[in-house]
Amino acid sequence: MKAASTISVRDGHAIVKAGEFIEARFGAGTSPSLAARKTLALLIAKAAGEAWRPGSHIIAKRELRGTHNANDRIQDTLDELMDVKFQMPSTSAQGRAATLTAALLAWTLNEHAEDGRATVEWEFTAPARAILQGSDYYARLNRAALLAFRSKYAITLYEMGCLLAGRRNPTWSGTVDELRERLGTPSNSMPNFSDFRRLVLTPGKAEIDQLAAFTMDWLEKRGARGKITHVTITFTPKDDDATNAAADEAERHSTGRRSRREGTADTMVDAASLIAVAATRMSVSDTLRWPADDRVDEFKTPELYAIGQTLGGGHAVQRLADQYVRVLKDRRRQLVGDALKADWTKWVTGCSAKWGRT
DNA sequence: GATTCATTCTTGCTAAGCTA
DNA sequence: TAGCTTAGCAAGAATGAATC
Repeated sequence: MKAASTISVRDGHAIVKAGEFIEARFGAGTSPSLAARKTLALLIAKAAGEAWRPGSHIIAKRELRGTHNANDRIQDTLDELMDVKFQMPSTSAQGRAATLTAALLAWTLNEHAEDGRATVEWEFTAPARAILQGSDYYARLNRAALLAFRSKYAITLYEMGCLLAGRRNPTWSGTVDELRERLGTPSNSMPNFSDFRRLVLTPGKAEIDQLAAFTMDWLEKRGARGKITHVTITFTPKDDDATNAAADEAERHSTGRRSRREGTADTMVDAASLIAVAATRMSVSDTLRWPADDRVDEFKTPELYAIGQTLGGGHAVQRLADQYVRVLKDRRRQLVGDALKADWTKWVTGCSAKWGRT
């Protein structure tokens, strides 16, 4: 543990995590949030070579809150981590195969102060310390890349990749249920593999291919009735240029990262311009159709729908519709103002004619 | 081999909530 | 506030097993 953590202390860009923790499954019913997964990695990195010792560790709140400028979410994340349990193969006192289930954190102490010196104190549980002490294989995670991920499942896939990418056989194979347990996917969500692929594997691959020093691919194996039963994930190391590009991207601001990944930054500007032009063509009578709850459905024109489909399907349509509503609201205010101004001018003109005054 | 039926997948969409 | 992720729903398509 000491030898492994020396790496992270030396360069400051790496987080060293015991292989057992990466290969452990999350306890039944637990699916840590994105913030919780990042915070856990930071706590392990902070404890470094002393993590296995009994006793507390301390980290400054400013190190935990990331780019968010307040500490208001730290307590919620700590509460969530207190409920996180991990499971791994073990043996019972009788020497028989068993499953070990244990919590990670024994307790946390969150200072009420909000200044720059405010800290969080915590202690790992005895089972967690035993794993850290006895582990002889580790994954070296890139701190910037880890903090840049936006999908909670991408983080766990990235940790798996860091553990496997340098090996002779950098693959993980297992059933769909085993993969769901490894990633901490709630058992009652995404019952169809198509949803699991669309919301877990595809976004995870997109982020890993952009931010990690390796790429991710997977193969699906079908069983009876065409149902997908097994998955094999392969993590392939990138060459030097691609690795440097990934490191640069991880250091850049997150704004525009998805656009850079998908190459859609320019088309979004054009779409917004088209919406603004379409909105200015509204008549006064159009504003009378404005629904009380501002729902966009009645304003989803075929042109808007076509633009959204071109840019990326349902989500793009929704974003454009939201933008369309904002433009329409501005247009409505302008139209109402113009109508009032016209009425006022007409009334004043009538008064002048009637009473002979200006 | 054709048909029926049940299951699963694909696609499109919406809503809630989180983050910068 | 805008952009995004996560999650769920619905309709239709695709697939495989059972039956005739």
